[in-house]
This record gives sequence, C-alpha cells and structure tokens, in this order.
Amino acid sequence: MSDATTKPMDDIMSLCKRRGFVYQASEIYGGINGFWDYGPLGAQLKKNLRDAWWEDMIMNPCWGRTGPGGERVRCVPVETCIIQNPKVWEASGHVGGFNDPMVDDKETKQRFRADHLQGGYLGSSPAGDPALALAQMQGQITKVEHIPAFTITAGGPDEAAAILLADRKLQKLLGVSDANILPSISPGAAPLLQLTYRGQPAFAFIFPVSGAVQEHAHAQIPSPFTGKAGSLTAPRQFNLMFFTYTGATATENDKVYLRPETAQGIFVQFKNVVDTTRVRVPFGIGNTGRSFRNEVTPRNFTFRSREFEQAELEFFCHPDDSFEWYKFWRDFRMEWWQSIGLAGENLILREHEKDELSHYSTGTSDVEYRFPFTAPGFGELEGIAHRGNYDLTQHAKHSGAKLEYFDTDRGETLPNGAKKGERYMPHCIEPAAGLDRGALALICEAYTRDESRPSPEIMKFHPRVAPIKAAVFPLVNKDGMPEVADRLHADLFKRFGRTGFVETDAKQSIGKRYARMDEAGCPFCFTIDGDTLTDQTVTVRSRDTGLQDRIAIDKVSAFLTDALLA
RNA sequence: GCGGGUGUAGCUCAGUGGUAGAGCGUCACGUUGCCAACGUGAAAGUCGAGGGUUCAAGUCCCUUCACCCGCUCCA
Repeated sequence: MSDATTKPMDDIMSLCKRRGFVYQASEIYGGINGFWDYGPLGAQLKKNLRDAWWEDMIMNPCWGRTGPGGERVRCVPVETCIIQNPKVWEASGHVGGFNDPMVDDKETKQRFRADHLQGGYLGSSPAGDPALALAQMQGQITKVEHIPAFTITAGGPDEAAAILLADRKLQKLLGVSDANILPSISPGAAPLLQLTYRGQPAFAFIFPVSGAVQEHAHAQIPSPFTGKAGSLTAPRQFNLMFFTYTGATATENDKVYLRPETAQGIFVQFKNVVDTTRVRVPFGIGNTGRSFRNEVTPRNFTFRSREFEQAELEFFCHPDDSFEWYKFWRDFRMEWWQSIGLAGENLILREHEKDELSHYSTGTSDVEYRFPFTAPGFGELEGIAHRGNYDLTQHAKHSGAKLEYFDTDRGETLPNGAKKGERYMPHCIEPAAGLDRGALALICEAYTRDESRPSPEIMKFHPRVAPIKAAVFPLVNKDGMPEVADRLHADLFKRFGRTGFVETDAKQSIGKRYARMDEAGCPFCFTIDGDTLTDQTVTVRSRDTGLQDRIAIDKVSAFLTDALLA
C-alpha cells in the first residue's frame, strides 16, 4: 500500500504535465485561475473512470446485486442541460442561498452576510423621550450620513439585542455597559435598549444597517468584532453560480445560470422519466456532466476547480425503505471506489455528524481520499446523501407540477387481489461523485516511487482505468521481430482499442520502452524476442513487479481480457 | 480575501546589471538480445505578462497573472 503522506504533490503534478495527464488551462496565456485541461492520457483516464461509473451504476447497477428489498437494482440515464430555466435554481435554493452580499472585516478577517449587520443607533431628544427619538431616527435611518454607534451581526434586530445583552465581552469591545431592553414603543418597532455608551447614559434602537449605508459609508461603520471603524469592506457578491445571458440582447431579464450541480436536471425530468419509460419506484436516474462553481479559493491542483464534472445518481424509493437504500448505496459506493484501485487506507467512508447535516437530510456520508495535499486529513470524492423528498417537493411547489408517484404495488389489497395503490412523494438517495476528484485520487494513488528500479516513477493504475492497456515491443528492431510485433499489436488494437490505448514501439532500448510504459501506467508489455520466432511465445512483463512470464502468442488476448476484468 | 513562497527549454534547475545555460527527456541516424545502455547529431526559450530605471535588465523597481503553502471562506 502506498502512503499518500509521503508522496510529494509537486512530483505528481510534474509527471502529470510531462506525460500529458493534466495541463493548465489556457497555459500559453498565463493560465486561468481554477481551470485545468486534460491531456491525452488524462482524458482517457477520466473517460475510463466515467465509463466505469456508467457501467456499474446504469448499465449493470451494483454489478447485478439485489437491493434491500431483494429486487434487482434498476437505473436509467438522462443527459440534461447545463443551462436550465433560472427558476430551477430558485427552487433548489441555489440562487437565494448563495447570492448574499458578504462583508469582510479586514482586521479580524471575519466574513459575514451584509444583511446580518445590525446597527445600534443612539437616540437623542431634548427630553430623553424615546418615542420622539424613534420618530426622528426613522426619517434618517436610510441616509448615508447616519452611522450607527456600534454594530452586531445577527439574523435580526431582536436577536442582535439579545446577543448584546448576553455577551459581556462583546459589550466591552463595543463600549457598551449596563444594557437593558426596554419595552418596545409599539408592536413591531425596533428593539429599544437603555445602556451606557462610552460612559454616557443613552438609549439605542437596533436597526439593520441598510445596504446603501454599507455601500457608501463602510469605512465609517464600526466593526461588529472590534467596535472600531475603518476595517469593514463594502458588501460584495460572492456568486457561487456562474451566469450568462441567453439571446443576443443580454438584458437582466435574459440572465441564466450555469448549473452548480447535475442533480437538479434529474429532479426536473423525474416526471417525464416516470411517464415515458415504464420505470417503477424504486429506481435511479443517473446524469453525468460539467458543473460550475465560482469557488472563492480554487486550490490544490484540480481538486477544487471552477469547472468540473460530476456523476450523480438520484435513487427514488418509498419513504419507508429510504434508510435501507441509503445504507445500501453508501456501502456500495465505498466498495466501488475500492474496486477501481483506491483499495488502501487512504480511502475512508465518513458518516456526517448531526450538526453537519442539511436541514432536510437524515443521513449523509462522504467517501473521502487522503490526498497528499490533505494528508493527514481527507478530501471528499463523493457524497451519499439521504435527501428525503426535499427536492421533488421544492420543484412541485415552484413549478406547480404534480411530482408525486402513484405506486400500484402498495396500499390495501382489493377484493380482486389487486392493490389499491398509494400516492406519495418518493424519497431520494443521492450518490454524487466528482469525476475530476476521482481521477485525481486515481493519479495520486497510482503514483509510486521505487528507487530500487532503474525507472523509479511508476503509475500503478488499476487495469480497468489505466489509459494505456497494453504495449507490444519487438525486443530488437530486426530479425523479423518488428513484423510479428506489428501483427500482435494490430490484433490487440482491434480487440482492446475501444477501452484504451494499445501501443507499440520499436525504437531505443527495451529498458527505456518499459520505463516509459511504467510512467504512463501501462499494466502489461508483451515482448517479441528470438524465441517467439521458433516457439510462438512472448514475454509478458508486469508493470508492478517488473517480472516477466512466457505465454503463447495466441493466448495474449485472453490474458489481457482476464487482466482487464480482474 | 489575507500572509508567505515560486515562476528561465517538455521536466528538474543553475545563471555576479554586460553573448540564453546544464542534466534528464524528445527526435534522427548508428549500434542492440530484457529493464531510462552507448555513440553522433538535431530541434526546442515571449527568461509568466506589462510598464519603469539604465548605455545595457533573466538579474533592480512598480503593477499584474498563474501555481504552491498557511489562514480565512465555502458544502
């Protein structure tokens, strides 16, 4: 087993470039932050990974295993658009949830939502009358010159008042003491505090600090963390989603989003799939493709890219069965990643803690890999989430479509023996994998240094995902060997050329040709030598051990077939 | 977003303000008898980009971009 913590990421990245696995996007123009391209070997590696997912999730789900209810697992594919009606993202929560302007406190490095900034506005009126002060204040509160004496981050004014009262340390920072909440002047009015502010008795109303004030006067607004002005930035949009415009006019009305996940395309087409393809719950719908997220900090090679590819399955089932299905998929997905070469202790299945869960989820697990740049920690390859009926319910609400499923296998048994049927909103288990992260994990896991070998760098890919499946070499480029090698190569190419590259090379020393194949991760090399010409055998040289066997030349295909299926 | 580091050939990296370099790799030819062998030769560079100082900038200054590391943020 290879230990990821000892693998230098720089060496892996260097090999990725040198051998054509990964290139920086737009490299000759200086690159572009958060985007990476795949070279020939990387593109084939990722395709093999995607194909493996498709085969084991869609074509022959779970290798033909039965699910918790004893029935064969059934899945169908869709391929949905990157650009959807913008309402899809309102329904899914992606628009509302991630478009909030954020403010940074440059001094404490804290970041908070601009609409959570509550201001304490000191009241002043000749007679100390709060009602008069409030009336006066309400006329001015939206004016840019009207700066609060102190600020608090909270979901609303009442919460802010409660936080301030409860937190003595915060009071000290902000210059507040002896604070009490006075009865509100009128129902729904801003909370009124009686307090001492910087030694002077005063009263204060808590109002949200308006976006306009924050925009224009952020330098004067005191920080909610230090009480000092000058460290807050203006509110800034942190857009998770990329957007563009449909049509040539490009007005705000034409704004559309590039999807941040492929899953929503599945939910949106759920009804069509049910209506047109005779699927019956429980069943899954798979979708692969590019997604886009405007990550704040793209980092760690291809791990957090702004454009990335997902392979997502939404598995729909009856609510009563959903937890069993959740466990089933969680365990299968872990096993699947192990089956393609992430078999060691660098791979873990991690069940989320209760406080990590989304409000609608009753269970989520991550398949995580210990990348060199996360070690000793782990990075997520795939999340398996129990999403309940959240998504279908959201889309039913927003679109008005009826997305409930009528299950004719459930309900009371009728006198004629048939079931009465049951109408319900299916629950959904979502195994959502990142293909680029998967490919990166395969690369990191495969990368091996063996200083005892003349060519120390070896990519030990599982044969199923290896971009180069086999190579055929004449030991020397004469004496009829090249001709035999060409024939064997042509034969293997015809049989295996759909699954990956099949190479041949007659140039330079045999050791150099083996070494090149080791570095590219080709699992087997077949070499034609002098004996081949007399006894029709070739040597099979194994990448991982460097050892070689002799087998009959007409058994090479069968040998390779077995090896690739193993 | 903040702080630190790096950027010179495909890769790894030297390079004192004064001619753009090495090793490896790649390619060609020769040789070859199982592990980056050897010989000869060749191609390959916007020195990350832009500006400035200077007689002269890979080298000094400013700006910017990308990558790496640490925070921060984010599902």
